[in-house]
Amino acid sequence: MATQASIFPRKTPRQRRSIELCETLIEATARVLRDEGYEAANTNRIADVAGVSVGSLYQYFPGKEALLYALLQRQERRQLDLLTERLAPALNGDLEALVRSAVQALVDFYREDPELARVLAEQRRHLVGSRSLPGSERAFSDLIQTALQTQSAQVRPLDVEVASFVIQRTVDALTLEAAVRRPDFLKDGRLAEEIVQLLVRYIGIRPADI
Amino acid sequence: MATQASIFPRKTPRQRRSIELCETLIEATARVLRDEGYEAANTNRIADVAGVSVGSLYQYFPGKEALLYALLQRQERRQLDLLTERLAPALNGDLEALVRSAVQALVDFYREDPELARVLAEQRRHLVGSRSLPGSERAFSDLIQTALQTQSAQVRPLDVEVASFVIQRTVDALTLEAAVRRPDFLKDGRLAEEIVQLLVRYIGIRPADI
DNA sequence: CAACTATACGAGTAAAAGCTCGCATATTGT
DNA sequence: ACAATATGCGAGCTTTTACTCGTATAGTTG
Repeated sequence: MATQASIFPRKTPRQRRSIELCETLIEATARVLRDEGYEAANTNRIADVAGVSVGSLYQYFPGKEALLYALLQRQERRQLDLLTERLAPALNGDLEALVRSAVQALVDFYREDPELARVLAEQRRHLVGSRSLPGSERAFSDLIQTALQTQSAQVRPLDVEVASFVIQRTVDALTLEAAVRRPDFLKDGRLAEEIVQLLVRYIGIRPADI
Repeated sequence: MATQASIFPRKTPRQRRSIELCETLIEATARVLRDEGYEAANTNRIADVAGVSVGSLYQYFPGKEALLYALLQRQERRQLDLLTERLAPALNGDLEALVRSAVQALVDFYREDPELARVLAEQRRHLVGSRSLPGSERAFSDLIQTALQTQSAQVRPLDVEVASFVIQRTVDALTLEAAVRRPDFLKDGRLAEEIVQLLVRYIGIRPADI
């Protein structure tokens, strides 16, 4: 059980079938994580579920961690894409509408597959660990900062570095946690609206009193 | 590697030395997690670090998960104790001071051993999973609700169920994440103050404009 | 102190998981 | 068509890990 700890692919597939094989493996990793949990996610099982030989798996991935890492990257890319897409049309509206779009985008994202999101969140820090920073987090921060700039008239003065940390971690933690533990709060939209209020009051120049 | 999944202690130690042995084991679990990471935390290694035989370990704990669970309980009890202690003197002050005490308590708690806190946070959901709810989370919620009641004059009308979820998850996620990833934000107090503002503006009847 | 019970030990076993390697098949380039 | 290269396979070897059990020591009780 000598463990080879690299996170990065061993070689990149060139032909179409090997590209598909890699995708199948990543998809199988997601399936196993979602349906059978982290403990079950070993290379033998993943290869089996993918309908692929372990040998083939090791041809491209040096071990389990590399698969998880690839899956995590896929997930974060999708998340960022969705957010970017949903934010675009809201950039001309007011601050509250903008924030609402962002919150709703994340709610939708996590509701789509909460179980997978949960397991990946568990592993995220572990995988990223002390290694290089995750690029998507930077991109996320930039997106927030850009969005805030389009609304600068409605935004109070903020230390952008700290504020974008606060905003990013708050939305992400609340939406994920809710999707996993309190789906009822998301179904009727109570929580989503509450998160919007939390953020607007934090960011906005004149929070709407009740 | 037949795995025995129970979370609960196998038997309770009666004599002084066996009680100490159990504590030593839990402490060793913490040490291994902190210094060598989750992967290294197997029963053999933990027993070794504790300077105790594996046989003795299995006398009291049915497996690794039971040790993690015991450690998690210890951690949550300490966290709750600290929070309760710090909140007591602030109950007569104003809302902002109260929130500040709470935030600072958690910041201090996580700064004490961020690495351990990180690994345990990773494992928390996994351990609690679909099993019985963690009592400390309920207690945490109650504490928030009680504290808010003492300040009711300064608190806007809130759906207490949703609001206590939001407050609890927000403070916890932000302080933990900061302790792990942005210790610099905590050192100069910038972030702590920002979290206080976030919450006061959310909870308070008249957020202080800047 | 004698009988009994609790505690401790750690070598050893079985199962699980990681990983390789020799061989077979497919694809590509000439 | 023929080489050259890339891909795919899975039996099986190795290492790690969970866990037991026979034996020895410490503590308790009458």
